[in-house]
Amino acid sequence: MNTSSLSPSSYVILGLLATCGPATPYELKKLVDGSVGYFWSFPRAQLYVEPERLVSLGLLTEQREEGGRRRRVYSVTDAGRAALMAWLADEATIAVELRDAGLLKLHFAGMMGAERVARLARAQTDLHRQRLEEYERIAASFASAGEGAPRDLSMDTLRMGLAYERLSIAFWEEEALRAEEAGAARPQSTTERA
Amino acid sequence: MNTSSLSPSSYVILGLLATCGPATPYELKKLVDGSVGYFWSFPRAQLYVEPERLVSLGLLTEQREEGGRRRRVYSVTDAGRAALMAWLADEATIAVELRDAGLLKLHFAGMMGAERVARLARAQTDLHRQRLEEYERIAASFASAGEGAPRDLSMDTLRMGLAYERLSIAFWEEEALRAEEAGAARPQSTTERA
DNA sequence: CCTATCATGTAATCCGTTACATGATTAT
DNA sequence: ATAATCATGTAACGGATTACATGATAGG
Repeated sequence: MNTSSLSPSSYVILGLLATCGPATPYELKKLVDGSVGYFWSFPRAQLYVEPERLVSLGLLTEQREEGGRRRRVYSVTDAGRAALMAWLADEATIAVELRDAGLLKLHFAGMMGAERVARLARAQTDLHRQRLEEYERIAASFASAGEGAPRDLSMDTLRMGLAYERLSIAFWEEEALRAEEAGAARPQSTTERA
Repeated sequence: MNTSSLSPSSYVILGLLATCGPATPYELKKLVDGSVGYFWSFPRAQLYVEPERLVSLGLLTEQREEGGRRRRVYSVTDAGRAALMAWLADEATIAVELRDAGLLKLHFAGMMGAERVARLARAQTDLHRQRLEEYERIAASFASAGEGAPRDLSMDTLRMGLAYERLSIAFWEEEALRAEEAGAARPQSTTERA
């Protein structure tokens, strides 16, 4: 069983099916959007293609409805559950990178005028504020929901999400300030270091 | 000019060539490793393939050395510089996601025993501690280096990196604690919710 | 009944990665 | 010379994204 070919997205599917029971791609999409989607999203099409692969690996089974829409319903097999558990149990270091295009722009932003940098920083601040609000809304809805499973860890990941967004807001706000200062001190031309 | 086909990695190449002058793929690799690589890495092969595409788009020019190794030296064209500036100036919201496989595991870790969760958390803590040390080393070397360009923003991105690693360490440490508590309170079997 | 929307799939493409393979310098 | 390492490329593959295209159901 070639389990080395499984990507994190594969495990999202395996995990959701294992915890929430059999589902169609469409239902999976709704599950993703309501949980992991906020920090591990992927396009809808993947939810139609990827399960096929998992079936061919023996990790899922596919059943088609008889009537009407004849849609595919996927369930995890024992092998699938095993693969999921193996992945979960494997604490080998996983490279994490702050892969943020905004930071990347900032890195090269020295080529631009300070005013531009400030704008970028403000836009990023807004973005993270929005995101924070979303997370807070979800957190609120979590608080009211009852506990499921042994210990519900989705609140934990959300806590990290909240903390990260707050950090980002603080960072970009300071960045905007710095840029404005720099701009005021030396109102540079638009072609500096062109 | 189809600039919509440029990925962030393309802009890394454009940006480095624009700020550091003409370079070969190998030199680019060293530049990446010494700067953006710490938060936007990609494999070496990309540095041989991607520039070709950028040449075909008219954003770079390629010159081959005459003697010996005949290696390719790339330089940005005016069009390339323009594309870079356009990207930098475009503050359209850029989706950022905390795409961290460790968090993903944590999200589904409820299926495992608390002991396993604690292990995961400890492994992640170590990982981020290492990362933090690296960043601190780089920061130290930055402090001694002289200022370049109008305002050197690479220190700014590094500040965010440092803050993010510290946050991650704090998060995973707490997570380890919680898991240990849960484990002590209810030393669960290995097959809970199997 | 017909239309809007909900739902479902497929095909083509592309970027990034891994693996393979070789050429040039340097040092001993 | 020759080994070791530095440097340079290419080919194949695969997951992810976009774009395309159609089927079913509910509501007016």
